[in-house]
Amino acid sequence: MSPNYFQQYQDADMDELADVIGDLLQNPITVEDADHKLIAYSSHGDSTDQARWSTIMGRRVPEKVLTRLWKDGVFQELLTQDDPVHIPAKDEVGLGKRVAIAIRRGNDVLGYIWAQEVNRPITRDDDEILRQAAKAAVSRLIQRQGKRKAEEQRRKEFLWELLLGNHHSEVIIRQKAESLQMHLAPSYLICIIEAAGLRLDQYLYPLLMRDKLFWVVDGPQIILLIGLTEPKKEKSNVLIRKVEQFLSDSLGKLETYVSVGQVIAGYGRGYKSYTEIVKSYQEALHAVKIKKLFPREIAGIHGYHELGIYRYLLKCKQWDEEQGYENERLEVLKQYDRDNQTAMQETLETFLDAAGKVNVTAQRLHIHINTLSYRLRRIEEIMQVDLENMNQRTSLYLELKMAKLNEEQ
Amino acid sequence: MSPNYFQQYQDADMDELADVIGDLLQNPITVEDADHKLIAYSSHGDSTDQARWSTIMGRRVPEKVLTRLWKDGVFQELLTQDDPVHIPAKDEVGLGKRVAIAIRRGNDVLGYIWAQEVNRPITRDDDEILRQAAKAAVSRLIQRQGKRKAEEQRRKEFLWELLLGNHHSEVIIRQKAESLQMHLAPSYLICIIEAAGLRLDQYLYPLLMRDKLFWVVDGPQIILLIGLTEPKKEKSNVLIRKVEQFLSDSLGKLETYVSVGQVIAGYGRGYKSYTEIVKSYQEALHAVKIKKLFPREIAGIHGYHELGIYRYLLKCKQWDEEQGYENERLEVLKQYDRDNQTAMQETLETFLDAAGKVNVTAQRLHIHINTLSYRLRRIEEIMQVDLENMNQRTSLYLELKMAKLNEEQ
DNA sequence: CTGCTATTTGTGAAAATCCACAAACGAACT
DNA sequence: AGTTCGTTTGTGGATTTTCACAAATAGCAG
Repeated sequence: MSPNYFQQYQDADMDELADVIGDLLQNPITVEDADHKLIAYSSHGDSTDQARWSTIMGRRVPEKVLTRLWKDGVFQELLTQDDPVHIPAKDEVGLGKRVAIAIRRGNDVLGYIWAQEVNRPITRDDDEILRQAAKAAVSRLIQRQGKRKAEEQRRKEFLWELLLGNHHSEVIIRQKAESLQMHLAPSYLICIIEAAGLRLDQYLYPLLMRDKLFWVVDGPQIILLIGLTEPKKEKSNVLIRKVEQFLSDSLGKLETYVSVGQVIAGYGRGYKSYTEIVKSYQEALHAVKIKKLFPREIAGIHGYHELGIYRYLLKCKQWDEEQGYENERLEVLKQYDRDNQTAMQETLETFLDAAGKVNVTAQRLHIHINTLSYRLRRIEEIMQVDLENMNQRTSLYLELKMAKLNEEQ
Repeated sequence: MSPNYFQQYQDADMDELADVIGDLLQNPITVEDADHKLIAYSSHGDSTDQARWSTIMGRRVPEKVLTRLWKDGVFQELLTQDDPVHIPAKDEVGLGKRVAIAIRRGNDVLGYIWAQEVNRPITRDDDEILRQAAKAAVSRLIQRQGKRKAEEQRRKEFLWELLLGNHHSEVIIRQKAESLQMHLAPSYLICIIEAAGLRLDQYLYPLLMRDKLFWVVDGPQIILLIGLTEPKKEKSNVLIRKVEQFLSDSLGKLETYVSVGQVIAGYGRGYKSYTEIVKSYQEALHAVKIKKLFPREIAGIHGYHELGIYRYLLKCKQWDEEQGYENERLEVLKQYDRDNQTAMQETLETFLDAAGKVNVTAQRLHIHINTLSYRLRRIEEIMQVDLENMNQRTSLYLELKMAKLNEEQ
């Protein structure tokens, strides 16, 4: 029966606890939370390695160290077992030999304790010390997590305020962000992912963490603030590429759980001023709305700036309704289809979607090219239009898509 | 020296005067105004012909009689000479033999006196009676014309009220129209013709009379209420055809005075309820506005319903401005043109106007077809667009036309 | 059943489009 | 002067489009 090493230190804070562990193991100790942010470290370790030094200075474990440890399966081990993991030195990332253990409550990992092996080797005999240390750290980390949750909550509330346009001063926004420890990227956009019946934040958690995004959940939607961390490039392309990459990752992941088409994503334009976040949000909402209305037409498109005519469609429709404008031409064609059980409207739409290429149209409709040609001639007669005229062709295209808004709902 | 036949009847009204003339010539007399509306007729003519009977019953000379008299050159004679014109019988239109004289002041013809030859022949000896009768009628017709002018004025004011949407009750509109002797057609539309520096009502007077239109003049514009007199056909086509015919006549006439393109015309949709006249007017105004902005694009088009995409263009533009949307793609192309002194934008516009037909485009631009193909490839690279994609092609088309709104003003 | 009409499919030839490649040209730069 | 680059024009051949005409099919009314 081993002694209870930490009984007498129940009132000690995390830093004192690190010192106690360090004394017991005679080696430098570092304590991190689940996100690898530095929580505490033993103070009288005289010698240390590059990795620990960087961690303490940056208040977080360096990215390249984390990447390496993930790659080598160290975290996988830590996440799945209660016992300490002995890690050989990885000189390429400045990491000396050390032992680590996860601080966990039930299945949740709250953080990690790292003991560097520099003054003396750490053997299996020391494992019990680390196990007890991890247990002793739990209550302190839960407290800390509570604080973080509250802070996270305040951040989300602030993001909602921004999304709803409650703030009008850039300066005040930046001040408040600073106070909430939110690092606002110099250029950003709002992206929305929607999937009915899925707790999106849970499924996407790893990706959200990876890209350090701010987000809020609104019913079936998750609303993401995506920014460029490096302000070097001015090109808006970079931001677009980042969000497309993120969507590619997320949708790929989500579509393993729900069928394709059940997941919808859209994003607004990129802005620099955070007073305009409400615009990017509205644009993202618009994009999502349109994607629901025209899933086939703009499959694979997520950006508001890529919507093309569909960006105007709802407005135009609305305007038509306001002034009681009806498209008699299209109505005539529909009536013809009903009367003769033909598919003129479908033919026209396919033809227009194919940008007037007859062979493409004929293929898509599975009809002979001359049948198509005949139908197009009939359509021109029935509707009294000239399909060679770009103005007429374009307005027909718009009207056709507008008409679909009525049909499909 | 012949006697002064009418000296003693200076206070007599027009009907009494007709009786006096009838007594002198021993024949039935009819007096009409310039528009062939019945003004007065002698009462104790016992026998008469079909034409006179119809004129009195209908309070206007029947159309077919007028047509025939125009065709036979009778009116041409009456309009150009002061003397009575002796007219042989025209049995096909129920017109017996008669003599007519114009009532004129200076060059203006105020009306006509008709003397039917039924009781006794009217000879050259009676000409002096008719000459004096015409002279005697002048003052009375001027008075009458004054009244008509006032009534005309009230009609125009009423039309303005309708155009501006001041009336909301169909019943009241019809009552007021009735009281103003305005026969409202069962279906109508508003047409506007505009030509700077031309008194349009003067130039178009014959046409306006021919079609019995109501109209008001507003600066350089004349606003016409065009209706279908025969309510038999329900087809809106008939109305459209009528206005197109009218415009063809009017513009043809006007363009002999001013250069083509200086005259602009547009018309709204057809309606049945006169509470909607304001809509037709607004649509006509919109059509005129668009025709000024895009003279080349919609040359030969006048109807609001034919505007196609141009109907939406201003709204879309306005919306873009409201939400601060800028077309970076197009701007990039323009910049390229400026930098390299190329004509990519023009090329793109011509290509789109030609609905993507390369040979048409190349011809219009006077370039080799391969040059065009090269330019299109470059445009796709520069703008990062896919011209084969109908959505992109259409939105480019819209954006291009919208951009022209900025450039040309 | 028999015309009648609208629709679909087939054939073939002329016209247009697309594509790859090459040559010529002019402006800018070294 | 020579080089480079973007642009224009030319050539030839495969592919697509367009058009006219004919034949087959299906639905419908007398």
